[in-house]
Amino acid sequence: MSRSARLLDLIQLLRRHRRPVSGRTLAGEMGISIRTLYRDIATLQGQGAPIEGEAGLGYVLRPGFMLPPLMFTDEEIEAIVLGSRWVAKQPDSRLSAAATDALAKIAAVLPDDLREELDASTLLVGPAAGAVEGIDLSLVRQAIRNERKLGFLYRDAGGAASERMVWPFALGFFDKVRVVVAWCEARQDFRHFRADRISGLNATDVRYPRRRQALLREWRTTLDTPRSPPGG
Amino acid sequence: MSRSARLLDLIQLLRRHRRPVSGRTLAGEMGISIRTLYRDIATLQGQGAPIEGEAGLGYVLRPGFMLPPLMFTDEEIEAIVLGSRWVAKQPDSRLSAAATDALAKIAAVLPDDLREELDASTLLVGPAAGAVEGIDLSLVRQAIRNERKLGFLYRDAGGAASERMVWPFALGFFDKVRVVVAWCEARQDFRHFRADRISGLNATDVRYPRRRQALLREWRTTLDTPRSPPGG
DNA sequence: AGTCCCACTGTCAGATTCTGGCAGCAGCCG
DNA sequence: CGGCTGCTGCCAGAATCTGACAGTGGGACT
Repeated sequence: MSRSARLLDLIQLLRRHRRPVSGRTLAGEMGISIRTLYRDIATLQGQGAPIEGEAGLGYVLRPGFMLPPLMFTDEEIEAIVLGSRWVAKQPDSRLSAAATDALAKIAAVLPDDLREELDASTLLVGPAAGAVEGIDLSLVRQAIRNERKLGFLYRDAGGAASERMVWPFALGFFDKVRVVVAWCEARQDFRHFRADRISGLNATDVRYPRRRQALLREWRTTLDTPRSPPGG
Repeated sequence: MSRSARLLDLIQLLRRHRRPVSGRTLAGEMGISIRTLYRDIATLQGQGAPIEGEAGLGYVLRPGFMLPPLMFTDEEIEAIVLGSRWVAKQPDSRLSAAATDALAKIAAVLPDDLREELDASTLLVGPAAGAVEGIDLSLVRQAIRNERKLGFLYRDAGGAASERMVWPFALGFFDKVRVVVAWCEARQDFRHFRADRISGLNATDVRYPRRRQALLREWRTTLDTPRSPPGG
């Protein structure tokens, strides 16, 4: 096995462990010596991998995605840049910053001429139109990722307000509004909540009893009836 | 210099040449032997780089972007996925396909669990609203990339139609419309053309006499007056 | 046809790099 | 303190890479 392949294997191995793992264990599972493992870890860290080692504990990989060398066509990179620019204009400030960071990371590793081409890319995105939410959408995304219950006050189309406790599992981006898709505990059914009508967001630590992907799948089947599907 | 670094250098070296280059020349510029160059080329091809060699001619790199190993945070990859999904819903069919392809390429190199997470990603994009153009936007993007003149029939807001020959250098994506930004030969000034009002597109082979990036820069300065800037 | 240039492959000795084991230092914990 | 761990320097053997040579086959030009 070549060294570069082994480095990718090591990343994946680290990903599988959530608790800190000792270098000795990792070396054992990889079939290499501890000394080599330390060298590999150092190499990966040098490539930007967020691996943290602490004496007496072991190694942890902060969550993230490691992409191996990848080749994109002109149009594919145009699509990625345009898409990231669109995200960067969205009102969700953390996601917007993440899109900007991702573009900066890509630009950082490009040779000068390509970076210039990327910076001066000719696909532009207009300013995000539509309502601005009063809530922090990053809290909603976090609740979705961690499968936590979410409480809030909802003002429906008629103007009536109600307290809700929901299991959020998706976030829809439409032209003008963001929509939280969730299982509503009170109604015992799937519900869509326009983000601009949500207030008093309460991101709880309570895990909801279903898997996010299962909820998503189930919700999709309910869309086969001719309601307009937000798609994915 | 490590081998992996040399491989990236080789890619960049190939990028700088537009005409086919002989292996002997490349080896000379890299400071390595021809034999090693052949081995490096083979390695790069194995990693997916579109390098083509033909006996009697030399090597050519089909245009594209080679990204070295890269680390993204959860939120950054969420942003890229969401953005690409948005692009995939745009009416420009080629760009849309490119976005889908880019996501597929990323998914292909991910370990199973991450790929599943990406597929079942919970940020959804609503259907693209707004007018559908009758023209092929990929022709416009191609004209922009290659700095070619573009002819078409334009029907302005008042309904009056006119023949135009323009130097396109940017494409703006707004909520409902796509806008071609170009230098208009008839008006001798920058003009914006809504794509849904363009018909009879004529993508010429005539290169226009200015650099696209210079036009873009110049156009941006005209936006410092308080017109609303489409931004970038 | 003949010639030149070129991509591409096999082989092999020498240069280079990688690897594993050892020793040693420092930080954390019970 | 002792046990566990991360981390570094060192060095000999293993593995890999490199350069040189020889040879094959394809395309282009004369």
